[in-house]
Amino acid sequence: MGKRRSSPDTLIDAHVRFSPGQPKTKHAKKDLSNAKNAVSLLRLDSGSTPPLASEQTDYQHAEALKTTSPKRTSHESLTNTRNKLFGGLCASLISENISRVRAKIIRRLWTSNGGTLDDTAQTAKLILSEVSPSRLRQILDVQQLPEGVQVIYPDWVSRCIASNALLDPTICQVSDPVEVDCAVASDGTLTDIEIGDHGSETASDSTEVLELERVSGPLGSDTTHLVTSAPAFTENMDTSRKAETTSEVSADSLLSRIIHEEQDRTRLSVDGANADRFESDFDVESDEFDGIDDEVIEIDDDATATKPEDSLTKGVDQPKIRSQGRFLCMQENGRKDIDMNNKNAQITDVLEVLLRRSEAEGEHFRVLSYRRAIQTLKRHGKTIESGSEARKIFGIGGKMADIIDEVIETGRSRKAETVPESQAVLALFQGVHGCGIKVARSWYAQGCRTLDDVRAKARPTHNQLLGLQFYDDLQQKMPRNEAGAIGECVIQTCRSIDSKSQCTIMGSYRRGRPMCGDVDVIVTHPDGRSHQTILPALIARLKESSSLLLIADLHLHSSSSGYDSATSYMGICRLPEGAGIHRRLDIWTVPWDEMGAAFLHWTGNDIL
DNA sequence: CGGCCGTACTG
DNA sequence: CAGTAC
DNA sequence: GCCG
Repeated sequence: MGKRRSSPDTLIDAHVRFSPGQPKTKHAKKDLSNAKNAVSLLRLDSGSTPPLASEQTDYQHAEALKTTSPKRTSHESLTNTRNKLFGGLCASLISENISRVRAKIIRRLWTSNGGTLDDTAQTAKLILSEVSPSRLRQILDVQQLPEGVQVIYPDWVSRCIASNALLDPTICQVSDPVEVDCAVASDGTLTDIEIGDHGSETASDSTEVLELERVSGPLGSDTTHLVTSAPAFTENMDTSRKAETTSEVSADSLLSRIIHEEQDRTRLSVDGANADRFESDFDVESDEFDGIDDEVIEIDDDATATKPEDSLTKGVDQPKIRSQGRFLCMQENGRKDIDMNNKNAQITDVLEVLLRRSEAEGEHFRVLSYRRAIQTLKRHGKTIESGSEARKIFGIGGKMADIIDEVIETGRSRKAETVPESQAVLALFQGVHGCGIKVARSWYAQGCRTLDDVRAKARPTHNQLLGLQFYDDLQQKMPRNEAGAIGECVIQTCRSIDSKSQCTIMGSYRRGRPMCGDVDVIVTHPDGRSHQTILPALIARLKESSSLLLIADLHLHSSSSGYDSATSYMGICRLPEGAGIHRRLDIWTVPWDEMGAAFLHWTGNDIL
């Protein structure tokens, strides 16, 4: 069934979009938001794959455009401007199924490239629309569209801009949908979600090929459609065992394939041995989720998304440069490599001082800004020579530009030289699990300056007590094999309860990091409901287990009010043998049909 | 000037 | 409810 | 902190 095929990108998108429709699950939203980041990561990385989400494409071109227009000094821009791309063309944008923001962008793209708009669609020869021709006729209230009018997807516009040419509109022609939607045929089987393996042919994917496929059916092209039909899909998965299995399996294997491919490509250091040892489908396992702060640093620069030969990005000076493109993890030696190639160490060192201060002060967003700026500067292949030069980089604003100027001129920054006396102590305190900025300040205010002071004078909560008790241990990262061993204990124990349950170690372990801050295991179950009840049993059995010692519970997340469906566990554990250092262990339960999103989420973007 | 992920737990 | 962690 |  399903002659329909979708490119990996589409699938991921689809998968992620499915989750929000998913029931009650409290984590759904969280999953989504984070997954979204990861998605963009995955998508953009695969340099060869053209961007499919038209919205994103539009954004990117909008960016590019914005930056091109003010300065048309280069010859290219000049010529561009002369014979504007869409000069003399009149189009009509049908806003149904298009978000306001996106519509605005499309209009801007269109008009700033010489096109004119006629929203009455009376005179327009081109109709930009995300809705089917039949629906379009409804909207326009006509029996028949006038002769010679083309109905095309709006992303034709951005595609044209990307290739700086008027592409044949028929490649983006809107065809009447096969009214089955992506949901389910009457026999209850899935029609559209056949992921199939046409991966091979897309290996060399020319934009055109993919594009044609994309436009050819409702799933790939009409994302809005997708969203609306998602609930039906998931619902059906619950009832149709067969469907749920096939679709999930294919989805999972696709994801894992992508991830594996990525690892191959990037020579991520997943130590060889283990990967095969764990038999779960995905296992490259991982551990933590060190915070969103280390999030992806905007890898979506135009260069990656558009084809290299695109003249659009070439030779045009862009006021705000994003970053160099590609994944950090693609950097052969990861973090070290970046540090070694840091051409702006003098600057980033100073900014790091300021970062530390903001961290200690609990200035969350400022920390975020510094991190972004530092990372961008580190990866900026060129030595920055002035604040104003740095200012052009996305993420670096006036304040930092000033600092950079000062650093360049004087070699130092006065701002970075005054460090509050309290800083070190506040940072120390906040290393205690359960102690944030507020508690840290209060302890400080009570006269505490050391952890012993806290133990003696303050009245820590349960979690904070544990945090104090295991402070030194929890500060340390563990080698990934230890994380793997701990995770494996959890997995085995979980299987001993229900052999069909599926566990995966996520986080930095899964990302292949050599050192992991904690162990993060997600548990799911193909029956779509056992995951809700398995956790208490799992914890109980782990507590009896001698292969992994659960030392303390930070929290046995029992799903909000009443319900006994625990969704997560956070605790402190240690392996019986070995150094006996205590480690943080998190276990999450995830509905089977959200695994795709969960994978994206918990594998995360914590790259550094 | 407001937003910067959003949610669910503890106390 | 604020604070914290993820 | 930065961005819009």
